[in-house]
Amino acid sequence: MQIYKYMDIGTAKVKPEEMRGIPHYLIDIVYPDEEFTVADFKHEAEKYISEINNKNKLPIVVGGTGLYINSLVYELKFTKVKSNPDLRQNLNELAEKYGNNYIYNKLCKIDSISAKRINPNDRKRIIRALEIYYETGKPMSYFNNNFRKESNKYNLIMIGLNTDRKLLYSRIEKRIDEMINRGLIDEVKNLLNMGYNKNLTSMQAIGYKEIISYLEGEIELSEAINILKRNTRRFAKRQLTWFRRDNRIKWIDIKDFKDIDDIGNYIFSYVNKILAQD
RNA sequence: GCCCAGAUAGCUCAGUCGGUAGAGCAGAGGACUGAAAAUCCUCGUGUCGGUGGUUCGAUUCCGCCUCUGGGCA
Repeated sequence: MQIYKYMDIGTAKVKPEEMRGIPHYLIDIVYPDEEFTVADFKHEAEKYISEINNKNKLPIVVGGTGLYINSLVYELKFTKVKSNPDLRQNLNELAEKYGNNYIYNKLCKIDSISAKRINPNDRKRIIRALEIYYETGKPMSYFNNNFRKESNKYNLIMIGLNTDRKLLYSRIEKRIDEMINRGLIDEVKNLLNMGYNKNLTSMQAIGYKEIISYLEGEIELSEAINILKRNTRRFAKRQLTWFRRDNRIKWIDIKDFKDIDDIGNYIFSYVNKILAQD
């Protein structure tokens, strides 16, 4: 979500003074109504990684979006099939009218392997699988069977930050309170005034959709903040689901460190130790 | 001080004509192939406030006690 311009507070975007002179990439690269997908991310990120490597510098990939990180660290080769908004809308309308099962049955007929994998209620994934079939004439399962294979393209050092649930959740709540204090509501108002509507992918981000509900009078501010905190807690839990299964990750507990610099120093020495071994 | 109504899952509450109980929310776990901060799946044992009585058996009926609302003094 930090790829989007104008969305600073709600995405906890790194501030220029926090960058400390280190070049950051893929921040503020698109407007909130532009499409940007995981395939774009993979392409851009790999481009910058090799540029940085060529300068003999160490690239650091930072973030918590499971699919996006995995697009770099697993053999995730995307098809050439881009999103087709008209087709998606059609299928959405069919599902709305006749139920998810209607489009799920279509998928069963043309691609039983993918249908087995996808839950009949997971409309987005059903639609994507159908999209690939309609655009290529081949079922989704024909492409990329081996997406769980760990990539050997890079020499990776993977580090995960976590702590016990209670502390994690209290920090999440503090983070949200700070966003509100820093002016999240005005940031959302400005985006709406600029014409970015609530249906955009960017406006569905945590922190934006909840404040929009408040601004549209659907809920009280205190309720919006509670829902925003809850959604952030749930997101953090989902991030753990993504990364817990990757045994390449070295986990550290933030409780064991004084502050962010302490963590940075630890990671720096850890990386150096591994590089020295190689 | 007296009267009434409550006390059941972390929260809000339902229920058991006496056979140890279930919803919503919160929470936990999982999935993820170009929307991913999106989307989807699974998961409910708790001294039924305490204590005595009646009973084969009490969270349920009765007595007393404690606490919380509301009313009357």
